[in-house]
Amino acid sequence: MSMSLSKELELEQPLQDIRHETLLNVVRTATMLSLRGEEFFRKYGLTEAQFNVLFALKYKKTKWTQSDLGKRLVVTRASITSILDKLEAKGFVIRNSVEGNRRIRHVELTPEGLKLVRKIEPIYRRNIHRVLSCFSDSECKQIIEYMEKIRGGLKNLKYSITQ
Amino acid sequence: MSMSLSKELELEQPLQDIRHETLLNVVRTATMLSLRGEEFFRKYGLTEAQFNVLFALKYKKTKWTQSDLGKRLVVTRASITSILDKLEAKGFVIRNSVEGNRRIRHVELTPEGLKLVRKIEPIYRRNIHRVLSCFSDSECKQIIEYMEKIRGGLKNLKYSITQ
DNA sequence: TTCCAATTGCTTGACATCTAACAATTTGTT
DNA sequence: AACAAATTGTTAGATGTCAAGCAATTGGAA
Repeated sequence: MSMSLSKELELEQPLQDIRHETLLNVVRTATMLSLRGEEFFRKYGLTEAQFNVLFALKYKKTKWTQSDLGKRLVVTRASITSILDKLEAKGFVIRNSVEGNRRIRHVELTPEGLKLVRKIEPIYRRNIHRVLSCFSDSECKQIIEYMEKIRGGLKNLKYSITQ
Repeated sequence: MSMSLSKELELEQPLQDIRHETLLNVVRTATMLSLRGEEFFRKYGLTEAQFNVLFALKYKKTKWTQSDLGKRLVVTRASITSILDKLEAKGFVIRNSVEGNRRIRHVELTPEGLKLVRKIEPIYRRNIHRVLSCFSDSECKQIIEYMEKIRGGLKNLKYSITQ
């Protein structure tokens, strides 16, 4: 039983609160993106989260700790531990201990890990471009800006009485 | 150990593929929204998914089957079954059998369910408006449009060679 | 009408994330 | 210097979703 993503129920639900509808749309879209992502990466024996780690490691400029990875990918440290356990078992990453700070580990791609990312990446990119084919670069930039603004807005909640 | 959402790691990662970055931003934002949502709804003994069901039921115009709910919320039928089991056990919804079609069940709010939504809704809305306080109505509409367009783009994958 | 395909809701099993608590370590304050 | 507070990575336990498969039912095509 697999989700029929193509059929989206047209609702007669009134657009009675545009802000609510906005957030719902963002979440709904991300859900669909993730479902498709999982489906895609499964072909390579990876979860989306695992690929995201590999991909992030490929393009990072500095050394990253597990904690850094978690912040980047919006995932708890506990999850990062679990994801890395799997990737390490498959030989795609290594955790290096760091002299000068015995708490942290720097995470790096192994040659095998790099090879895998290089194999998946072009296909992944092609798919992504297909999904966003009807967007111009400036529209993409605008979406990114909007998303950053929403995440910024989330911080408003932090300092408010939410009940 | 809870996610520190306020700190977002600034990356020196080059914006080397704006479309990839776009999708990443949508997913990342939705993740944060969901985390905050769960945190909020837990105060009322609900998960976000459970609230979404109650909320959708409040504003629907026609009778909905479980399958309809799943399509609306982008959740599999298996998950809807599980969510409804919990809501039904708490007395917030009922599944009515439908004469003329013995396969489907129509899902409805109970008075208690309605009462709960009514209690949570204003606080929820206030929070949402706080998050999106820096957006105008037309910006919200634009975001919705963008999200719909992305979901539309996902259909392009369906008919393409993804491997 | 008949029979095959699709739909609906459910169950099961796998899996990924989260929260909470922990030990080890580092940082900061007095 | 000493002690409290914060950070890091891990483990354990709970929970929620998904994929796959099932039985019952419905719908459509021959």
